Amino acid sequence: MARAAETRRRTRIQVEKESQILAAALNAFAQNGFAGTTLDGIAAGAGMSKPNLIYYFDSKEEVYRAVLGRTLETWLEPLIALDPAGEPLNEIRGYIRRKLEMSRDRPQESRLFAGEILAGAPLIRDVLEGELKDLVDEKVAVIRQWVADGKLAPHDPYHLIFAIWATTQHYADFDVQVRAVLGGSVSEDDRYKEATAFFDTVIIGGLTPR
Amino acid sequence: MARAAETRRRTRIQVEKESQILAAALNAFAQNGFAGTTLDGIAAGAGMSKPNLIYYFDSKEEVYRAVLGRTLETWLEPLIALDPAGEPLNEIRGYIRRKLEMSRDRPQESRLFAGEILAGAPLIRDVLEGELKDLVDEKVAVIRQWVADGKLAPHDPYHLIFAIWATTQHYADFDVQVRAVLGGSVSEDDRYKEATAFFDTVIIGGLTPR
DNA sequence: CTAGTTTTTGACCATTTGGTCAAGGTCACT
DNA sequence: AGTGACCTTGACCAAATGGTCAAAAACTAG
Repeated sequence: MARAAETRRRTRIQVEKESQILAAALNAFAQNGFAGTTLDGIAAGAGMSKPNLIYYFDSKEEVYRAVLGRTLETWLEPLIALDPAGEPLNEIRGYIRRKLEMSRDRPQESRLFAGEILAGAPLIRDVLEGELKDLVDEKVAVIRQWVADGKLAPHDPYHLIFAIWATTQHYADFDVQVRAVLGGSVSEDDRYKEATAFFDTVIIGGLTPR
Repeated sequence: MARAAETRRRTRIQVEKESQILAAALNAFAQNGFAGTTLDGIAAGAGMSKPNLIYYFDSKEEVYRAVLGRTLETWLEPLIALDPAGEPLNEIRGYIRRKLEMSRDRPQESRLFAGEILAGAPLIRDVLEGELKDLVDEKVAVIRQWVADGKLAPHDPYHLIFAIWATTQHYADFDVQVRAVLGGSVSEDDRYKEATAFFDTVIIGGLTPR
């Protein structure tokens, strides 16, 4: 059987080709969504024939699962890194910064994720309700404590986290719109600097106890 | 020729059927994206045969264009209603409220729009760069004046508007995720109340001059 | 070098899907 | 009721697409 990632050790070629496929697939799925992406398209992007692609992954859905799974891993990191022992406003600021960097440096992953959620998260519903929810619950408790200690202005941490997700990912997911509105004059670098400054003023400002 | 919306006056049946089609198409496109939606699916949703659908709209893309165009109209209203003569913090608060209500009451439209942008806005690039940009530029000038008058804390209004779009639409576009994280316990009504309260604290708080 | 394994692909197939067409049914107006 | 325009659809078509298969090419271990 052609199952590549099985018990047997992976060959050099397998490692290389699978990596090429996942890279091409990420671009394709992020740009066109699951339904809008063709195996031929991914194969072309990966520089191989469609049967060759299907030799490494049994089906289109399996390619999608693989690239989505890989994305999910890195997706949780920024929130995990929120340190309960740190200085509250600094931790929030750091979290926003990390999320914003991710939008800037890995926009395709962001769009892939957005597409999956928009479609109703058919493949990762359980991750959202399990791993993600648990992680968020944990961090919400931390933030609640910070609020109780008077280190942050009173607010609902769930919605703070939603707001951080929404605003930071917006720059990747709605990139076209952001560019259109800002016009060609603003460079990507400036955009992210402005965004950082904005969050520092408004979000952090809004969270600062008075 | 079958062109329905031409010079000739539209018949009663045309009005009815086109409305049914657009409603079904909105659901289909919002749920499955352009590529993931089939004419048969829309036709079934509208309670008619595929050839009958194609009698009213010449192609799948034209159906999509129609439903997207209709959505765009209502999409700009909340920002248009931002009143330069109003009290700044109140105007911002009102804008947030209107956008949030739209997310709650017209989530399908929000998702349709999100899908189009995510895909690179192939059909509405020009609207974004034209109508939308002009409107935003105009309101940004208003907000800048408010800042200059010391009525709002200094900030970049472009990013304020992005933040408002992102956070409010998040509740429609990423609904599945929001639900998953909050768990079944929180009703839709409560969710929107909490969100409103959050924005009042953090965004409005962050914009209040000190 | 050789044998066995892994990798690669052209040709092919079944299904789905956007769209056509001709024929029949329905509606509105006189 | 009659007639012309409007509406509806079953049957059909061509293209696109997910996936198969057998046979050839390339690689690896001994």
